[in-house]
Amino acid sequence: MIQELKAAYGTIFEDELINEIIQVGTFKEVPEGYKLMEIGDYIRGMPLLVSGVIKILREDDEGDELLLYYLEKGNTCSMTMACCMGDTKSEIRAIAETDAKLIMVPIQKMEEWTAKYKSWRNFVFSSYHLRLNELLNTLDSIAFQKMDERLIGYLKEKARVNNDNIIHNTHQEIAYDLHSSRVVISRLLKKLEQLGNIELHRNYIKIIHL
Amino acid sequence: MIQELKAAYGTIFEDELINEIIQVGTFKEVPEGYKLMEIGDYIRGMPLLVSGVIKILREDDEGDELLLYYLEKGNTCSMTMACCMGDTKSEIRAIAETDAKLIMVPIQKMEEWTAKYKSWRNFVFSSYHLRLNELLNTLDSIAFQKMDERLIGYLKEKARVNNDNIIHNTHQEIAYDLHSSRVVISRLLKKLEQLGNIELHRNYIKIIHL
DNA sequence: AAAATTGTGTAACCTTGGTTACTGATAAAG
DNA sequence: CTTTATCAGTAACCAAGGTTACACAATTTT
Repeated sequence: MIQELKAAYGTIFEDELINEIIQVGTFKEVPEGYKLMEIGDYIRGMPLLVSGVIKILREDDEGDELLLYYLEKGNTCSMTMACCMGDTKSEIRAIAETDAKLIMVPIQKMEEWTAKYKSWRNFVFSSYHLRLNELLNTLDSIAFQKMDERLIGYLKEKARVNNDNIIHNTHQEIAYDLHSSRVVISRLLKKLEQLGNIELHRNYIKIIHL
Repeated sequence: MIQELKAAYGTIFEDELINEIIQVGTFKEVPEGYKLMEIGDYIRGMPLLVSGVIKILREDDEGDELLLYYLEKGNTCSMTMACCMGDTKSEIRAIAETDAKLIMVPIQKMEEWTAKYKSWRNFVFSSYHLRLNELLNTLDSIAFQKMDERLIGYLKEKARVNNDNIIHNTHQEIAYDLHSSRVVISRLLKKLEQLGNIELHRNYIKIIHL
């Protein structure tokens, strides 16, 4: 754990802060698909992602989903921070996109470290900054892009975070993430295949070039 | 200025911090419609809104607009903070929705006050929290609601922030805010009028009940 | 091996919302 | 007072994407 924490956060946190994290943090290892947080949950700790990818989803009252963004190594969830501070419920769902390792920090420490460590303040602010921008990008894509463009963006981003040109998902799963329907996604994917951009297979999609 | 600052922020900031703000802040009074910030601008100061309402817009490369949310008394713009910290350009446009008074604080003070004043930290965090949630709401409405529901929400929110049941806008202006077209908005407004929810007039709309 | 389940392809159809085009009404400018 | 610009109403049309329905192939279960 100490190795991995230092590898992921050693360059941005002072040694003293790293030591504090080791003292009070609990290590957590979760498999792909593990639900880390559900809408309406109260949040007990703040997660520092050490390895793997977490996907953050929004859901409306009818159960319709929408992928907001991915968290990667060295990231944390601003939503969580926001919830910790405000002592409110989670607005989002978090699912491990890959196997992931993280360190949970008790929320009481947040306030304390914010006063004490400059590097922690910078980390917290830059996390907010990142998340705000990710949200804006998501919003842009929904507001201004058509479904075919969104689909291409989705495949690219998914290939990037997983570092894999093969997308291991069914059309139905993609449709959920994009808040669309299976038939529409199949239709658009077929078009991309005919253009030679991807290859379609059962349960996976191979990206040729996008 | 001192009176108004205390009225808007006296309960959340320590006296000492209020005094610092008075020392370094510059007072600014702007008329309705004044453009406070443009996409791509570098940000020189952080605005503390004392009175009035500011609307925050997003725009894509083709110039299509979208209303994100309103800032009200006692709010600040998290985007601005984010930009200050990251020394990046503004991602949004800010327009005075009503005549507004604000105090501009030099960005260098942000870092300093964050270490020094607990109330300032809380303010900054809760601002981020608020903005993140506003953005989520905007995103929800675009992703999950149909145009008629979005229009109703728009009228309600506009009436609320302006504290006025008469919406002083043309259909075209509403269409810009919702990233739709004038014809569509006229169509939906007419439906609402036929249901007895609103009264349509040239240049304004009277809300009966929504 | 047979049956059931899951994933994909495709056609036909529908709804929402965007576009174009034209109208008349109101208000501002000359 | 006349001309011009702005605003709103409406019809006809179109495209994107959502829905339903069904066929078939791959896979898993029995």
